[in-house]
Amino acid sequence: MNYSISEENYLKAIYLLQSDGNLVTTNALALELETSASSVTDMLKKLKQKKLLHYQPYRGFKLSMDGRKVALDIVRRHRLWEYFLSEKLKFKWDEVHELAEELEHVNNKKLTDRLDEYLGHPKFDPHGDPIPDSFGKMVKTPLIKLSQLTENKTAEVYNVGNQSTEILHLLKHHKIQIGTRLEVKRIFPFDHSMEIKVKSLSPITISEQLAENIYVKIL
Amino acid sequence: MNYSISEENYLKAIYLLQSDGNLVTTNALALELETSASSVTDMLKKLKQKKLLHYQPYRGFKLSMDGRKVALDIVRRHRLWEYFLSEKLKFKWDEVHELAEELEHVNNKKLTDRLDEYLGHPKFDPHGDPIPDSFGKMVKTPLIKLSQLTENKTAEVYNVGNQSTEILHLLKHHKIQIGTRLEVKRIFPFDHSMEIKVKSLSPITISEQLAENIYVKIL
DNA sequence: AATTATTTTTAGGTTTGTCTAAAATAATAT
DNA sequence: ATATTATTTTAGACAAACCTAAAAATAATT
Ligand SMILES: [Mn+2]
Ligand SMILES: [Mn+2]
Ligand SMILES: [Mn+2]
Ligand SMILES: [Mn+2]
Repeated sequence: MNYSISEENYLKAIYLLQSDGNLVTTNALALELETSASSVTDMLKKLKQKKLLHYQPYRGFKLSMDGRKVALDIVRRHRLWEYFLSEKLKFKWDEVHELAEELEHVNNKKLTDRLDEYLGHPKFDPHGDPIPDSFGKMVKTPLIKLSQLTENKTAEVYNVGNQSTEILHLLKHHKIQIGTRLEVKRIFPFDHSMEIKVKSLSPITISEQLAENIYVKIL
Repeated sequence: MNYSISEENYLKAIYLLQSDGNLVTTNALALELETSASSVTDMLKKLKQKKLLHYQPYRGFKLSMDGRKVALDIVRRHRLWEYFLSEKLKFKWDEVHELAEELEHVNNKKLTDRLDEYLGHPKFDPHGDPIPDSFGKMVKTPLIKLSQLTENKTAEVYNVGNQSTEILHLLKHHKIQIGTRLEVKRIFPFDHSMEIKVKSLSPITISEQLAENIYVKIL
């Protein structure tokens, strides 16, 4: 019923990695959590024993129903705190993740629900990710990657598929954030880089790698 | 520069126990932290090595200047979160301590300062304890124990010298809280119990033990 | 001052979460 | 099909924070 900070970090990371339902690998999780593969294996055994995980040695793993429920609650707390930090304490959207990474581990249902209420039951965190409600339900928006757009399409930025400070700094430099409207001007076949126009600024060119990590809604 | 949750809990407990500057004993700290005396000794060695403590084996201990500084910062975070929970999330004053006990360990100067600012730089937490500012400074009010009052004196409750849920529940039952005005009607020499009148309610009798733990300002 | 009681420390273990290096298994290439 | 490479697990260790039981130091009594 109550999990350690480490267990919680593992559960959340597995949830995020498996998003589309496929199995997660030991190495992928080790990379995500910046730890060794052997540490991951140790934890997998423990989480399996607690029935939070479906895990066959060497074959990969994914969360059980129970594990998913726990993970969704951690994600809920994480994103609510991010919203609080951004909305109430005026932190920039690239500063909130690191702090929420700690606040998420204060596990108290009444606190979470009161915070949710105080914030007005927000549906999205500052990065555009949906916030699960107390039943684990959340809205899903039909988002596509910026890299999937064709020339002359206009779209609004809704989400970023990667929370590293590196990408957030790059986005800041390009003056791209959640809610930004942009127009695809050209796509260069050689490296699939894109020329885009953000608001009334002069056009900029972004890499395919970056476009792969920006989720938008077509306007 | 960065301490574990356990180290922080020890530092804060030592700070609170030594309040008036005298040495703290191993057993007193073990009692406060609900742990064994041998565990306390282990931690004392570590904190001494980190120069946060003045400690002579068998003789007792107290915080060094550095240790006091760290402890004050933890106390600051604890009391700011208590204020937040009480003021913004509408928690009752007997519910906030337990939650703040966890939130206090999220150690980030910018977060603490932003929270302080967001709350309007409050001077007292919901239990009437002063909140240190970012330099560790706090106001000190000239409070006396309710048990020190004489008959027919009127006073206002400012603080409770004990954060146990037991005392908070008893106070709730007697309808006594921070800010309550009360009048001492009679003091019974046999057991030093006190008859007091709270607002316009009919008089009640409280034990000496309780009166020892209620701090008031004479009106 | 000697004995007894209390307090504190030490000795030796346990659990959790981590690590490196070696062994086992699976995937890929020849 | 075998050999090579990559991935994953196991083996064995370590640090942090806790424990109980025994020993040592201090304090209180007689
Ligand atoms: Mn975390
Ligand atoms: Mn987020
Ligand atoms: Mn605490
Ligand atoms: Mn308090």
